[in-house]
Amino acid sequence: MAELPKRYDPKLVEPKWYQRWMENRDFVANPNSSKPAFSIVMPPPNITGVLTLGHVLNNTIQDILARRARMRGFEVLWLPGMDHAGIGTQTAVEKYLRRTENKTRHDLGREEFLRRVLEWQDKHGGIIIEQLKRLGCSCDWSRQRYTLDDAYVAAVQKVFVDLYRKGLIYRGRRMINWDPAAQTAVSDEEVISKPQKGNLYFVRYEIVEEPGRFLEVATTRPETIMADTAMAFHPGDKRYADLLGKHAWRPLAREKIPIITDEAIDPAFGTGVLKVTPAHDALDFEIGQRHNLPIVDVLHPDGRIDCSAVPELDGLERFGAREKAAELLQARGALAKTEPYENNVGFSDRSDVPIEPRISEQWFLRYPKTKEALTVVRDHLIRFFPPHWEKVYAQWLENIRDWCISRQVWWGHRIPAWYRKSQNTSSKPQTDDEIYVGVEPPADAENWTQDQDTLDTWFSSWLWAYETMDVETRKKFYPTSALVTAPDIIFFWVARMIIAGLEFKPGESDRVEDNIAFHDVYFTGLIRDKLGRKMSKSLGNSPDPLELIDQYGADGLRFGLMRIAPRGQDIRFDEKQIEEGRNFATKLWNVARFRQMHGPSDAAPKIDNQTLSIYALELLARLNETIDSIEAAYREYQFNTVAQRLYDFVWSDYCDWFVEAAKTEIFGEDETKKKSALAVMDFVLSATLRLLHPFMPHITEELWSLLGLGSDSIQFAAPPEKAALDDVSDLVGKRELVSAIYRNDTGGTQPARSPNSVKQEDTIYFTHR
RNA sequence: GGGCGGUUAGCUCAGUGGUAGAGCAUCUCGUUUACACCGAGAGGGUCGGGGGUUCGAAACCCUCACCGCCCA
Repeated sequence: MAELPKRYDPKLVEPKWYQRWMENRDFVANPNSSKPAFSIVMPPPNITGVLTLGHVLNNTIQDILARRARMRGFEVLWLPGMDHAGIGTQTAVEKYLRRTENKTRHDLGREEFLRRVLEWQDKHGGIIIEQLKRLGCSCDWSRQRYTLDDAYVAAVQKVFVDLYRKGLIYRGRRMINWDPAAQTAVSDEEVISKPQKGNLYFVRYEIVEEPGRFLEVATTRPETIMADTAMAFHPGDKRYADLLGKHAWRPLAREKIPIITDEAIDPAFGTGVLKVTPAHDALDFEIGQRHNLPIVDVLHPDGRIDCSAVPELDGLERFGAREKAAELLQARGALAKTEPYENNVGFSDRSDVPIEPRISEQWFLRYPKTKEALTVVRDHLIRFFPPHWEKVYAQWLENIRDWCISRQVWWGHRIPAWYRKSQNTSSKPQTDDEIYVGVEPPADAENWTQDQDTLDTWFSSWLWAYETMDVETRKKFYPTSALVTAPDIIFFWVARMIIAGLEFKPGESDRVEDNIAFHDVYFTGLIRDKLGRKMSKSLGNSPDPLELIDQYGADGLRFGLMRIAPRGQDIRFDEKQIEEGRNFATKLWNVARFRQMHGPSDAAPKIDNQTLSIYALELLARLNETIDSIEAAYREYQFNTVAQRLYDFVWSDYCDWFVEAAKTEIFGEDETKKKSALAVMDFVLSATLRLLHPFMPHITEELWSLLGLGSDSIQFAAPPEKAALDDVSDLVGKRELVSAIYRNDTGGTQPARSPNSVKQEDTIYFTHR
C-alpha cells in the first residue's frame, strides 16, 4: 500500500470529490423516496453578489445539517437559488452606465435599460453559485431557482392579484419613506435611524393680529419653512392660549398661517410650539389631516428645494438649503438663536442618505395573519434558536404597520395593475373601473397603461419557502425542516415568510402545522473583524473566502469558522482560527496515515473487550461520551460545541494519549495486543470520520476511501454506534487508573505519553491489564 | 426612553452551584519515522465594580459601569 503524503493537500482532494458527488447526483432530492424528508431552502444571495464570510458561515451550517441528515437516513433537499435584488442591482448598473457612457437609465429608456441589466447579469451574475460549490455545499443544483424565473414571476403576480381582491393590497396617497438618492419609496424596515449632529434653529414668526409680537419655534429643518401650513401648540399649554385662532406670518414665502392646538405636541420640546409641515414630516402630516391643513410640497424627488417663491433657495440641495435658509432668516431678523443639537435621523439602508418623509401614491399591503404568526412562534410550532429572538419577532408583529410594496425601480416584478387612459393625464385614477389588476393584461390593452413601478424584492422572496418547489416536491418537502439565516433579516424575510405560509397555505392540508414555512429557525451571528467592526467593502476588512479556501482548504475554513461561531452571537474573525482548522485537517490526515502504515484497515473491526488495554477502554469510553455530547449539542444547534468536542477528542484523547500509549503494543511482539490496538484504531477512525464528515466533507471522504473503511461514499454511511462497554468489569476503576497515569500520579513509575517527551536517561513503563 | 446580548489569561473564546479552562501569542526544551500545519513543559486570571442568596458563586438574584445590536 502506497504511503500517504505527509501533508494533506486540499487542492488535489476537494475538487475531485465535489465533481464525483455531482456526477453521482448525490445531492439530488427524490420526492418519491420512502425515506423521511429533511429540507432547507437557501437564503438566496443577490445574483450579482460574491461570496462573503457571512455566506460561508451560513452555508456551512446548512451543509452540516444537510449532510448529517443524509447520514441519518433522511431524503434531503437543500434548495439553492438567487435573488434579483431590485434596487441593488439597478443601482450597480446605473453606476456602471454613468461611468462608462455617462448616461442615466432615463437616457436609455425602460426597455433598453432592462436589456443592459440582463447583459450585466449574464456577465457578473451567478458567480456566487460556483463559489458555494468550492465550499463543498451539497445543494440540489438541479432545482436551483431565481426570483425572476418565469414560474416564480407568475406566482408573485398571482399573489398580488389575490391579495388585491381580498382587499389586503390597496393603493393610496400616504406618507412614505422616500430615498432621494435611489428616488424610490422604501419600507419602514429599510430606514435606519442614526444620531446626527446638527442645529436647533429658533425662528420667530410674527403674529398677524398683533404686530410686534412673535411666536418662537425650535426646528431642525428651516429649509422646509415654506411648506409650513400652521403653527401649533399643546391645548393645555397656557403660555400660548390667547393665540389660538390667530395667525402667524410665515417668514419665508411670507403668508398667513393659522395657529392651532393639537394633543400630539410635546410642550417640553423647544419652545413648545411646532411649525406644522404636513408634506415633509409624518407627525405633521397626521396633524394636518386632523385640522384639514393644506399640503405644500417644497422638495423635488431628488431632494432639491422646489419653491419659486424663494429664489435664493429654489433648486438648492436640501442640506445646502438648510444653511442658506438660516442665513435668510438671520438677515430678516427672524432667527432668534441657533443651538447645537443631536437628534435621530432616518437613513436609507440602500443609499445611506437621510430619508425624506414624503406624501406619495404607492401600493400597500395590510399584513394578514399577524396574530397567527405570533401564535406559531409563541407556541413553538416554529422554534427559534437562540430563543431570545422570539421577543424581537413578537415586538415587530405587535407594532406592525402596512407595508409599502411599490418601488420606483425598473428592475424587478412589474406591478400587475393597469390604469384606464384618460384625457386628464394629471389626475390619478381612483375608482375601480379605472384600475385593473390581473395576471393577464386587460383585453382592451390599448385603453390602459400599466403601472410603471415594480414590487419590493422582499415581496417576491417571502414566497421562497414554497414557490421554489413544484407540486410533487412541495408534497414531500414542505414545510421545510430548518431555516438558517442572519438576524438582520428577521423582519424582512423570516417573519414575512411565516405570514405567507399561513396566508397562502401551500401545505398538504389547511392545518396550521402543514403550512408553517419551517420548523426551526437558526440565527447565526454576524462576522466582525478583529476590532469588532462589521465587515464592509468600504473598510476593506472583509477577507476573500476564496483566498482562504486556497490557503487553508474548504474543510479547514469550514471547521475553523464553526469552532469559533458561538450560538447566535457575533463572531470576531481571526485568520488564526482558520489556520487552526487547516492544522486540524493535517493532524487528522497524519494520524490516519499512521494507522495506514501498519497494514490495511478493517471496515468492520472486531472489538474484543477482553483483550482491550486500559487505554483503549478509556478511549472508547471517551468516544461514547463525545457521541452523546455531540448529539445533545446538535439538538440545540450548538455547532461550536460539536466542533470543539470533535477537536478535543481527535487531538487529545486519540492522538496525544491513545496513539502514544498504543505505540508500545504496535511496535511490540505480542500479536494479539497489536491486533487489538489496530482494531480499536479502525473502530475509532471510522467513527471519527463519520462524525466529522458534516463539517469536513472532503478530507473525511478521502480518508474513508483511502483507508477502505466503507465501500460506498461516507455521505450515506450511518452515524457511528457507541462502543459496547457494558460487560467490561470495573470500567470505572480502570478509567480512574488511566487518568491517574495520565496525570502522572502513580507514585513510583515514570509514565509518559510520548517517547518525544522522555529524557534519554528515563525508562518508559506502560501499565497493561 | 424601551428591549436584547456581552464584559473570564496579552488576543480569540469555552465554561448553568463543587479545586478557574482551550487555542493562539510569550519563554524553555526537543527533529526520536504519523504529524514542526508537530511534541513535552513553563509563566500568565482578585472571572467588569458593588451588594445579596448559599456550606460553597465565573455561574443564581439585585444594582451600577462600559461595549454592541434592535425598536421608538
